[in-house]
Amino acid sequence: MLYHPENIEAKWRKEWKKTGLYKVSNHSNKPKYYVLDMFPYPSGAGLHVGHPLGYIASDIFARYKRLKGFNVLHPMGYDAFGLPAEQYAIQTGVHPANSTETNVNRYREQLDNIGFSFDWNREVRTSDPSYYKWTQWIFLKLFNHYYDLVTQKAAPISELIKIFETSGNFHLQVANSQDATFTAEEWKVMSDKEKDAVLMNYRLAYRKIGYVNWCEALGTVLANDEVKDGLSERGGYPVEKKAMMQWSLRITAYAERLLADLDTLEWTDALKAMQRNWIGKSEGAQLFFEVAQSHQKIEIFTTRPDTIFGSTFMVLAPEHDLVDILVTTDQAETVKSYKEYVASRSDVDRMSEIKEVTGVFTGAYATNPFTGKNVPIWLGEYVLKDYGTGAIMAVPGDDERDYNFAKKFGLEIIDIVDRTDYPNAAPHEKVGKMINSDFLTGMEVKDAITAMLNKIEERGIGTRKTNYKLRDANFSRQRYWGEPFPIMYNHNGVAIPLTTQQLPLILPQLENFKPAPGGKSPLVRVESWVNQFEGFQLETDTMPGFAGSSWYFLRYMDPDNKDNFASEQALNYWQDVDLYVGGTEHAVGHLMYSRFWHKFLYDLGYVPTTEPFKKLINQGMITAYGYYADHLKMPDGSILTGNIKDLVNIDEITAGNPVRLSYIYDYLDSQNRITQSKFKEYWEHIGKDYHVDGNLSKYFWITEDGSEPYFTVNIVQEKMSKSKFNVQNPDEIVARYGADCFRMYEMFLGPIEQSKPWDTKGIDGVNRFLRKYWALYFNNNEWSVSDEKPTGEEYKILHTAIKKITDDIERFSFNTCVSAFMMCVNELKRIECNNRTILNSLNILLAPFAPFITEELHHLLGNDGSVHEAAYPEYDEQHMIQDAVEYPVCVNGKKRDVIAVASSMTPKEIQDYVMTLDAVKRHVGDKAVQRVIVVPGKMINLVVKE
RNA sequence: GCGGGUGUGGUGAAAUUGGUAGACACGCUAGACUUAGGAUCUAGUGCCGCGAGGCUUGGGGGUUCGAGUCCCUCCACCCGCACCA
Repeated sequence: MLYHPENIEAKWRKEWKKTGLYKVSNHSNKPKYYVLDMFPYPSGAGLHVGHPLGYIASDIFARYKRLKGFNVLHPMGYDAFGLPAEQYAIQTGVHPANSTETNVNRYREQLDNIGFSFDWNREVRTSDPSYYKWTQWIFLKLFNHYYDLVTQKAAPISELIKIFETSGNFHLQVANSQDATFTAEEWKVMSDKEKDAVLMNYRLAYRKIGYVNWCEALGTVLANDEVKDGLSERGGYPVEKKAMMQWSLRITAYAERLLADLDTLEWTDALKAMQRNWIGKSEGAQLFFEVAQSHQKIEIFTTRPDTIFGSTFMVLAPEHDLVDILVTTDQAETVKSYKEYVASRSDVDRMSEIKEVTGVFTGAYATNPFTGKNVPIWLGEYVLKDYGTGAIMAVPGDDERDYNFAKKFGLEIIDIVDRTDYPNAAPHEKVGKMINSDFLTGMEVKDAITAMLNKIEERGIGTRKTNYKLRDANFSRQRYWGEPFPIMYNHNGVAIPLTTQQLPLILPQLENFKPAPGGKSPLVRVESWVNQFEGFQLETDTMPGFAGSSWYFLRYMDPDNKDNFASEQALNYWQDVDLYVGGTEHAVGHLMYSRFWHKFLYDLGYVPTTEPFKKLINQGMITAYGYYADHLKMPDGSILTGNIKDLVNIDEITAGNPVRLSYIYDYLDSQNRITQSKFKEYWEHIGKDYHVDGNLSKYFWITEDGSEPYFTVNIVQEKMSKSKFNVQNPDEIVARYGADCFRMYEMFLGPIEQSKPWDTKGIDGVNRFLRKYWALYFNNNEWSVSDEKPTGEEYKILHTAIKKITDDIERFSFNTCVSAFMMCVNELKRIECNNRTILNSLNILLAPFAPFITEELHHLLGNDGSVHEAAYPEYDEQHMIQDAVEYPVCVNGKKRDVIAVASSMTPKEIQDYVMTLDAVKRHVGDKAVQRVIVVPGKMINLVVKE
């Protein structure tokens, strides 16, 4: 019987479906284990070989845990709301729900092909009303809560209202964006509209003015990555910042907990570092500079209060609220045009462009609270509205950016830190001795900071403050294909939440998906939907992609629940995700928002854990090789560049990019060169696909020795993408080699967290392994398995494999597992082992990696039930005892010989024996042996003095 | 600039606590079988050298009996953040 994966795999795929092998129950005596993959956005391009890498790893781990006796939750679903489907709808009129459905079906087919052990009964789609009902429900909870900084917990907004009614908002320690204070009396006489505006400054989901990338020509709002150099990526039209009323989530309230709890997680240091960076905690002082001849005060935040004596001017963000109030009449024109200039610049430009200092003087002055001097107030684009208070006290003597600004505009510079004791310190390090600083002079920077903070608080002009870089997330999208906000507005524009009974608020049918005038969501046009609740108008913005993905892992626990997002029983049983596998591209956004929502739900008592993802592994990207001809010689001696798509008309190629030569690998020689005749073959092959025509001889180097002209192809690693013609579909690999082979080959490629190029050249090795493994059970294609008692050697080979593979699975080193299987099979083959006991155990060991072939052999071996429900083989050390040990013999650390000695020999006996070896004598010569080091079981080293 | 990561044969890689560098594969070379299929099997394969031997984990230096692994320093590439007060 020959190994035919296509038959075996089709058979078991069907059988498993029939028996519901991978169905998981929420009721079990077994310990739970939750293995989760980041669910995919179902794009029109389908899966390529890079996507399943993480899924295969997690599937192996899930199957392993099942064999080890755990009740394993291993679900899959779809992040089904998203911009591409909407874009596609605008272009083609196909409803996003329909294109998403098509794409989901294709994904499902591709996933099924690979043999994953997902429990598809638990599938979730974020765009399904029965799912987004609960996304809306969580949103309403956020809307109806504020954050108490004293208890470090979310609390109902109704309690806050009670506080307002009794004592206004004085002395409140809560997360907020409220500037003004008010008394209980003042609160009571406020109109509904005013109250609504105040409460927005406390709610965890709230409305505020936010800035969006507005493109007038396209009549739409663009995402950051759709804007390049201040122009829209599509069309190249100008993009400007536009103020719009937007929903936001007050994630900043949770900054401290998001930071502190990182320590409890088993994530990589790199990932934790990224999150810490993003949260960006800094401690310093908040204080005020009074504006001269005015009642205004400018609030600033500084981490270096010690440098106040060197603050000779202030810089405000051009968008700062006070700018228009402060500006003097003679500077008004200058300031206005500068503000226009800054508005025209995208965030990316403003931050990443080569440092060219820009700024204007407002004409106004503020008073330095310590020197008492009047300092000029400037505007500069290097100060950001959203960071800190949007204003800084500039200290050109100790800050590089302030220094450059002062230099450019001829402002006063005072040295306040003497760094001569720290010649190697970086400019931003907080070290040195204070000079020219009144009472601080002579202090070390660290002491000066403390002294100044005390002084500031003593004088009552400011307070100690912790600042976070983390910003509240913009939660509004002017789009159709997202969750509708369960919010309506009354005639006063006051936001009224829908009730739970009114959820889900379902998206209406739509035919025209183009944005409505003013950059509004196309939902505005569906008046019957907007006005469905009499006297009220529904919010027409929708939620962003990260809404649905911030809690989907909880829904898997109880996906069909109609009364709750998941039952208490399910949540208490599954608790949290034990292992989460996904790409680094979600390192910050998705993981941060999920943690935030989870902590919020924890505060409300809905989930039993404070963190959603205990352990996290980032799989690397699978890249493709790109083949480029970047030195093609033209007749005039210039270098030819261009893109392969341009080769449709060869004479139109222009300088710009290297020429991409897709699928050229098979035509290259060992030095990656291609000769003229080989290129013609390639050309004809490509020509069929791309209708390329033209005279090629002009691109070849002419060789001097008369051999065939050639050029050299440059090989690089690049992302897989449709536009690069380098996408590899897993279906093709599975069709040719089988899913077992595909799975093992992806693991064999290298460490899971490393990115690596896809290359099918090595797949034959894994294919041969599976055939060899199959062949162990057969003799001349006849089933041939022996029932004898295994020999010591057979046991030893098996248990070596059990130990190595089990250890390696536990540390997610799947590539070395595959090697270990290969070695084991090579060894068993060498001694012609066909022993049932051995093969049966090995088969279970291999089952997580190659679920199909092992299931087939499990049944051929006469076992009942599935191999995937068998018991994992126990490692038994007694089979590993060996009577002889091999030792490398080194002289001065260099290996000179290898000896085998009885394991009973003492170090002394080994030493004496070693001295008699020829190789040792040769290398020791007349010199004296100073020391002999015997590391038991490892090696022997002779130290010889020269 | 800051933070994180990577660098080992022709290629993908292994070496888990400082202990035989290159396991396991791909490729390549030679041979066997087969009247050619891109099948299978055997042997060889880091580099230099006929050989003894020498050299070798991005470069340089150090600690150690012993360093891919630890320390210092420099270089290259990748990822994330970035005028962060």
